[in-house]
Amino acid sequence: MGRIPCCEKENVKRGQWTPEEDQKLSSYIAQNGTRNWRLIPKHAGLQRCGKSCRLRWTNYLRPDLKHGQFSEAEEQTIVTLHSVLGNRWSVIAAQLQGRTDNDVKNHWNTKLKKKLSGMGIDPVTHKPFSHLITEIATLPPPQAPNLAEAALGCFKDEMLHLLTKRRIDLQMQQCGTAPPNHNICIKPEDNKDDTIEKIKFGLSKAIKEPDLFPINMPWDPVGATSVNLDRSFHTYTGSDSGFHYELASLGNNGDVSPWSQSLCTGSTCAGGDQHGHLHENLENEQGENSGTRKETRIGSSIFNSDCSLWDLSSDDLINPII
DNA sequence: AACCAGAGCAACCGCAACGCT
DNA sequence: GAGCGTTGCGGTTGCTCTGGT
Repeated sequence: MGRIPCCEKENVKRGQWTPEEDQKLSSYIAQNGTRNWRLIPKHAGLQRCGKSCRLRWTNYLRPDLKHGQFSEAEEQTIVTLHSVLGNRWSVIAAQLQGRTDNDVKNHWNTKLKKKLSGMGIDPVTHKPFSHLITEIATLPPPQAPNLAEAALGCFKDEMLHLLTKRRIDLQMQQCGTAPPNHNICIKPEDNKDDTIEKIKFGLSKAIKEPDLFPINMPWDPVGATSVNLDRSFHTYTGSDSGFHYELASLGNNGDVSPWSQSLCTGSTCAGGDQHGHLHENLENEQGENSGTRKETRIGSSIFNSDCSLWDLSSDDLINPII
């Protein structure tokens, strides 16, 4: 309220930085440091907002930054940390030498999310999609449909990507050639809503017939659950739902990335429940300590000795998170 | 060659927390 | 403790590039 904006809209340049501007900012900071971002553009002779200067420096000009491709090890670190910390990009980036939170965030949103989806893993919960369906299926009737509907909203994009980018063979027959009540024709160009319907069907099937989805199945992102999901959908082939399709290559067939093996390996991951508890701990701690600084909210409990999910030993951490 | 869609990335925005007075 | 300026963070936007048609 009444707060002065960080920069006036007029007389402030926006958009891409030019090499000249970069040079001005870099040389000024090299000489004077980064004491007051509001004054820096004025003193450096830049028509930029201080916030913009800070962003440019921290995300691009800083000499210790690493530019270029993320390595497999870096990706593994991001995925592992994200499974515990969620979207705490700055904390995750702090564990990667020379990477900024913006880098990590962009890489996650453009590459890693899709990579996980392609492996049949929900990038939000880091659980296999089939595991989530199983969890929903175990809920009592009043809750299951609502949650399934809510889950649809969460999974839709990932599932669509999974179904379209992984060249899943929907085996849709030509319209008009299939006998009535046998196969529904879904053309690639108009299958978006139909795909959602398929997902809905899968969820409803899981709710109606939970036996098809083994309960308390250990989380195995490497293959078992993908196979299970695959099998589950195969089970519905030609069923009374009216459509026919199968997942040809869901999961890790083929292009398995090395880090996928250690997302959650055997003894280091007891399963989704434990994972859930970790998030619960985090949430509880956040609730209790609301009002403390963000970094301290991360809390120590997720890194204590009981945390078996954590694949990275604390010795491997570049920066202590606590 | 022109057009289009999607991917990747840089930059911006709004908010929350910190720190100083 | 309140008020205000500064800094940090995460979500979002929009521009550019590239590949496909």
